[in-house]
Amino acid sequence: MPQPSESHAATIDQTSDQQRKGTAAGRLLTLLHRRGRMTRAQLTTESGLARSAVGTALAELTDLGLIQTGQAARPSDTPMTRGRPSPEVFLRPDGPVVIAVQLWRGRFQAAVIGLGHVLERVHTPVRLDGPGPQEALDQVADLVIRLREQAGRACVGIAVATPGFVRDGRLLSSLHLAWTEVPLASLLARRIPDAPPILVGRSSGLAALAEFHYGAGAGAATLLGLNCEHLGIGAGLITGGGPAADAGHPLEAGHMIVDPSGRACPCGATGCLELYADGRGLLRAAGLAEQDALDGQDRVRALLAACAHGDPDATRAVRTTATHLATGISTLINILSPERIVLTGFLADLYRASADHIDREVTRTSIVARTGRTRIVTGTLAHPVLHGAAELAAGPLLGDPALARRL
Amino acid sequence: MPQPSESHAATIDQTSDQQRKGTAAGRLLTLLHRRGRMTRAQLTTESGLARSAVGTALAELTDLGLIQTGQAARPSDTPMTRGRPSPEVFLRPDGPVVIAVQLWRGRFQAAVIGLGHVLERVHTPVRLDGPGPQEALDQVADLVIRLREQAGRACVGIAVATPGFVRDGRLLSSLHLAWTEVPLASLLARRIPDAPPILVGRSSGLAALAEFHYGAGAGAATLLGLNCEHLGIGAGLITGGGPAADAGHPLEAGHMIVDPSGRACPCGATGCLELYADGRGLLRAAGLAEQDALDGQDRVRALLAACAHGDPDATRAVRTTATHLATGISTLINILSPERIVLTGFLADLYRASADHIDREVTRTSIVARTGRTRIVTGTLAHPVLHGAAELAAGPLLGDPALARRL
DNA sequence: TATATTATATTCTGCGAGAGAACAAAATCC
DNA sequence: GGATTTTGTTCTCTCGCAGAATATAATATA
Repeated sequence: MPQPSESHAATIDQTSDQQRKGTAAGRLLTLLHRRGRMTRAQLTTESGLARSAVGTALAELTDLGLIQTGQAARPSDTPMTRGRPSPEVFLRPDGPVVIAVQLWRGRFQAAVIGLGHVLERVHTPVRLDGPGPQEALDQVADLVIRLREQAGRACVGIAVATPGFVRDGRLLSSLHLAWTEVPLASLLARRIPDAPPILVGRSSGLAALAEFHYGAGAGAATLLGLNCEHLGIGAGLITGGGPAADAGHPLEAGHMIVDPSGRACPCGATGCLELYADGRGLLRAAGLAEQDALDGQDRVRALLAACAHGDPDATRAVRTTATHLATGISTLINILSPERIVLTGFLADLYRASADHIDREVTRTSIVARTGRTRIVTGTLAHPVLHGAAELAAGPLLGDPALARRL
Repeated sequence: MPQPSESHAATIDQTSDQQRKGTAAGRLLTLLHRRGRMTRAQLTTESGLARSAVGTALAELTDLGLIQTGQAARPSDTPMTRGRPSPEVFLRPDGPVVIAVQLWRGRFQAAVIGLGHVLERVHTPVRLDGPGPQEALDQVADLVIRLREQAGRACVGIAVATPGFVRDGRLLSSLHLAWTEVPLASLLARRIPDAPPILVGRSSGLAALAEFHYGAGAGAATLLGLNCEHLGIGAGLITGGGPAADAGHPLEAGHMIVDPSGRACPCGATGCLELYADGRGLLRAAGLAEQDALDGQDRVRALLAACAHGDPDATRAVRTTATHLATGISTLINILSPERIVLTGFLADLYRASADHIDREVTRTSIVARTGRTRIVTGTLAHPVLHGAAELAAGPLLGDPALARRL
């Protein structure tokens, strides 16, 4: 009998996580950033590097002022072990920060986030004055500058999360904000004196990234995040330990056409998913109109509460909306087959209200789902989009810690 | 004014193509395989390697019996240049081959393909005797063994292209073949004495790969292939110079749900795209039933011909089918926004019959398409699936030419 | 308390892959 | 025939890390 031949399809990189990219120092910094304080010995095994390499890389990181070494964390950690104790290594609490910004229609929010995804400070959402990007970015820049001063620590990056289709720091189109062709990164850079690198990402993509690293995505090899902040639905795809070719994938999941003979969508198509499965969709299913988005969010909460208390009309509306979501999820699974789907925002609420129904519908209507690999879960982070933006902003530093030298 | 800050989203690897992976020898072998004979000087610039590295790598490849060096190709090539002439390097015509197999419902086909994507020999499609995978694979193995003997050259890999959802050499589900959970690679390995590595891929993914490298995809950074061989529709996504996380993406584009209140699909859902937009869909739109697939293909050809001659009924059917295809394409663009979409098989015929209508519909219904990046084209290869399978089978050797040493 | 044991940190050597400079070779141009 | 140009070859250097050898700091045991 012949030896069992290799039987893998295409390129399967079994490299766990994003380990393989970046320098040794970058990998260790990333480990500390993602997983928190560890002993040197743990870092050695987790990184897969040789002890010698860990030694030099940690020396470099210490030199850069990014990490520090504490006492051997023995007594509390593992009370009875022998051998030379391994000192714990951790990120310096006065290390660099990033500033994360999230845009919605008519509002925005910003946060200062340190390495180690430590939320230092979240600013409460601010109402945008004008409808156009210029006025909005004036306000954003003001807040960013203020937060940066208040932080009193080096700011190594700024990231802006926005709904819509983004490429190379430009917002190409966002129905949601009603902006098109806005070079967000450069407009913001112009307003911020001596700005660090400014990166721009899609809100939903960043939410998926944050849930992948720090939330409900732990351990998944591929993850699809579906996010809805009342209006519109977006997605984010994670493969190979990071965003999947994010530069090119708008993942406008809300504009999947699920009913070509259905309602007209402002995007030009008819029957887009988000007309049926976002917050407005639920209100519409319940026969309610809405005045504005914030008003709508209250009504949605009320509807979900009524459903939880068994109100039949509310339950019917939730079920209808959930069915539409299931249809969208089935199509997405048939195309992408992620190991896990993480629902955030309104979609998480909707799923919690109707999980069995959605699971059943997805299983029934997706042949790929029936291979049993995809698990649907709800997100666990309070601010997935902000944390995702922080991750984006911290990316360059994690890849090459030497950037910290230029403060 | 502050210096213009970097403004790129996420991880943008500007590394052109797949250049960066593999050893120096692998990169050069890949270049020769993809682009054909070149001078050493060209190889140096194209690969980005230093002259010294090219020298040693080419020596290694010559040593392995994979390439050979001809006379300085001066007189014919660039008649009047000065300087030392650069000899041309090319793949040895007696170098290793791969065997590519394509499965359809009830039929299969195989080919011997040399490095440099030279089709040495295509076997005409064979009818499968039994309905089950065991009998089918007996037949496939017989043909592969025969082709391998006839080739008289080292066979470094076998690849099987199949419709359906594939992972790790296993066919997880294929409505099309009506097979589930078939470990194709190992079943085949068991039947072929002393088998080289056997890889399994999705037909549509491989077609996309082949069109990307050798067909209508030249130069595209991201490419989505859509393929239909009369029954069913599949897709393949190329990013970063190769299949995008192919292990995980079934890209069952035919099972996108485009009409939840529509026809029932054997997959369990209702209103799947392929019910409306594959060959059968066209026949149905024309009010025709079909006996079997081969019969149906003739009728499709007749319909398309009638449409070309202006027959109103045929034109109407084609237009209806094309509209459905456009709906599917819009959703795919909204999700993936590939730089290029390459249609192959029946979809290429359908597009040729109705290109303006499809383009117009896609522009109208996809907000992402209106950013103007995606171009829709038809494939140019006669055997995209076979060539894609050959590419898959050659992959390991291209990555590490030293594998040739084990013959 | 002294010694063995264990686990870890540090130092040193080596290696592999490729960059880049220096040099050699083979053509054309004048 | 010599200058010029382009390319191939050889040599040295560096980077980044692996792995072995050695040093260190704790616990376990006598």
